[in-house]
Amino acid sequence: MDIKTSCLGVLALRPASGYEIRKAFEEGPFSHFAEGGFGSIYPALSKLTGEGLVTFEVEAQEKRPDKKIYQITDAGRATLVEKLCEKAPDDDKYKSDLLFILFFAGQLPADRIRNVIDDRIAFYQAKLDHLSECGGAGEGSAPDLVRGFGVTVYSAAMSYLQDHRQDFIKLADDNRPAADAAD
Amino acid sequence: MDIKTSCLGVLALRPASGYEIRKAFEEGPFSHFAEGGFGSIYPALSKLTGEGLVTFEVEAQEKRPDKKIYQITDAGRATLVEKLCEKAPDDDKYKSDLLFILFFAGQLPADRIRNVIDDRIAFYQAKLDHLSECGGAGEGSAPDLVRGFGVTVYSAAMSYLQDHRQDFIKLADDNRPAADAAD
DNA sequence: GTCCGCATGTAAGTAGTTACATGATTCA
DNA sequence: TGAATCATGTAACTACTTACATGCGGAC
Repeated sequence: MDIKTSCLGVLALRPASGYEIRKAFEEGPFSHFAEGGFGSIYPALSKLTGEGLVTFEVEAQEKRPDKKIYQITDAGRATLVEKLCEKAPDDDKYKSDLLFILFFAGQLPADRIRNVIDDRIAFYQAKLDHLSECGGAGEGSAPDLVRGFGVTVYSAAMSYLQDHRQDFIKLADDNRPAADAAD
Repeated sequence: MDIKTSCLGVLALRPASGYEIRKAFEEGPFSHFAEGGFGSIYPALSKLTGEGLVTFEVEAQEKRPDKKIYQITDAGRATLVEKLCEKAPDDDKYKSDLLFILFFAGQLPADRIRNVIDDRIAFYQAKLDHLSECGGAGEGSAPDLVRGFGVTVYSAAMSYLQDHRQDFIKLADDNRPAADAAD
């Protein structure tokens, strides 16, 4: 999703500063489907302000730069709904680098294969831990159902990697018979 | 994966023209983890040629533009392996637009929710059909194992959507009690 | 007779990322 | 003393995407 819509999405839940929006992308429920650094968030908020989709109030702080608390406007909410109705959700290609790398397992060192698989398993585990922690929106709520999707998909992916870890490693370049190395 | 590496990947399997590389991104086994249009493929091939990672031979054709058949060089193969060893495969965030949309199911019309879910189920089904067709690389081969990953993940995602389709639809904006509409 | 497949490429535009710039506070 | 958190923002760069430009042949 584009950065402006992602910001509107966070602000639809509660007012926030640019800094807090970024935290939401990293830690909150949005971390599973949105991202963006300061370099894109701040310009996005400027544009949204110019378009009247958000407003902000400055909260003075003594020992830090003043904090701008952004709030979504009615026009902003309407725009968010519009975007979510118009946009064709064409992504989700699992066009993952991991699969690209594993496709060439036979040409790569076993250590590399082991590392990418183990790192990914750890990544899935961390995601699953995070998903089980950040419940609390209520059974059957949209956030809860979306969370369930994440759990289902990450679990399936993790199990597959665990089950086939050894198969991939066996394929790796340095496991091929000596005939090959002596070539 | 960046476009240059993706092209090298296709060429590592067989020589091909720019046009054929694009077909590989759309239809072949690469369609599950690589993509790119002509606007990125042709410039990438020029750069790769300049770097000595690929060479090409011109195959004259009478009634069409001459075809350039690109072939990977030894340096190209080495570079591919290097890239696949260096690059941190950090993607796979399931940062999908679908989940973003479903997260806001309560604010959107039921028709929209129904459509995105049904479209996505059809998409998964098409992917699964395609994956089962394009077997043939041999049991336990890298392409086969990668294919298995795709089947596992797509199946899990599809089942989840099928099982929770009604739950999402029930949450939708126009299913809320009249009290809300009369507000 | 119009759209699709084959076949190559360029130019302009978009949407981001990365690095820079600044600076106090708090924790190890 | 050095890193992490809080806090905002700009400028340069990268890497694609989209639209344009050209043109024949065959299928429907």
